[in-house]
Amino acid sequence: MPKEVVIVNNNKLIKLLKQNGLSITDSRRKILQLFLEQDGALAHGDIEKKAGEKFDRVTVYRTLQIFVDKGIIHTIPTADNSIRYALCKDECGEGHHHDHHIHFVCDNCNTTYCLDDVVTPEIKLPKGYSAGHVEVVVEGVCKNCQ
Amino acid sequence: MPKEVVIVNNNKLIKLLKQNGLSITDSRRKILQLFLEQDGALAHGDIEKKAGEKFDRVTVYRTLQIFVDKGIIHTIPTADNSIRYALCKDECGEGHHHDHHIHFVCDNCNTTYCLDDVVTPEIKLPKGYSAGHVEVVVEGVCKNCQ
DNA sequence: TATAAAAAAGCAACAATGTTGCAAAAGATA
DNA sequence: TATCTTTTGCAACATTGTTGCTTTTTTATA
Repeated sequence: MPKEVVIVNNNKLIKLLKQNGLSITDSRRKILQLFLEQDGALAHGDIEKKAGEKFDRVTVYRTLQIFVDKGIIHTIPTADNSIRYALCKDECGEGHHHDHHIHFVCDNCNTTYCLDDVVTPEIKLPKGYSAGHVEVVVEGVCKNCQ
Repeated sequence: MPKEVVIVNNNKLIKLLKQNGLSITDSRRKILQLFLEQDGALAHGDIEKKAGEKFDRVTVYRTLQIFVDKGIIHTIPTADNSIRYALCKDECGEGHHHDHHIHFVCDNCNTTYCLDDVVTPEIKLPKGYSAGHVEVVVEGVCKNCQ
């Protein structure tokens, strides 16, 4: 029985899934592939458009959820009620995300980038507050839209 | 005809609405009052629960939208797809928000605070990117939950 | 490789959230 | 108070997200 979905980068994909104790299914390969061949982040809607013709909407939700749980992707907060997702670096794992980079959203093309080389700054909080994770989102014009 | 909605701080409310060229209506007074008597930020859902018994859902949406447009409140991005709203400082106005403070979300009580005294840090971006607004959200434990 | 057990996907139904057009009501103005 | 303008509420709809259950696929094992 021939596979219906053509997968590039098959080895990397499968390795990444296996590393995280996930079974190899078409939807997981397809959705992970989208992230691997993508520079910026993806909103749920993007993924549903690109992968959803082949997979049920519920499957996309569950797949993204499990990828976040396993530390394969992370979420990026936005001001427009549409969570973006992007691949995590290798240090992330189940139960603990280590994303200390900042995020950049382009005003023009609306692409969201992980700026992996820009670390989140130290924030001095008022007395009584203790900091956990710090999330920085910069909005501006990206390298392709200048 | 007696007013049904009891409004505290009536003068301040009305002044704020008039300053922004808005007509004085029950729903605007009620929703603005919620923000004035509130320490943290409010999600749309919160507002709908507190004000929505008296006002239509659509009215709440439209009122929040117009408050944002006029620079009376601003939005705070979160990672859980629920935009929070908080009062702006005086410098904000129609078409230009000037919120350089950071936001804090408590892990425990889930309250969102505007830390008005903590300014957003300078972020050095990679070549090719130009920064507009910088949004910082710190997640941790707040003063009331330590 | 065939089979059984476990995991995931698909489906249907539903809940919550957000949007639009239009008629009715309330507010502003003279 | 009368009139014009703005806002509200309603209804209908679109989109987004969730849940339970059955079928299919994957994995483990003989």
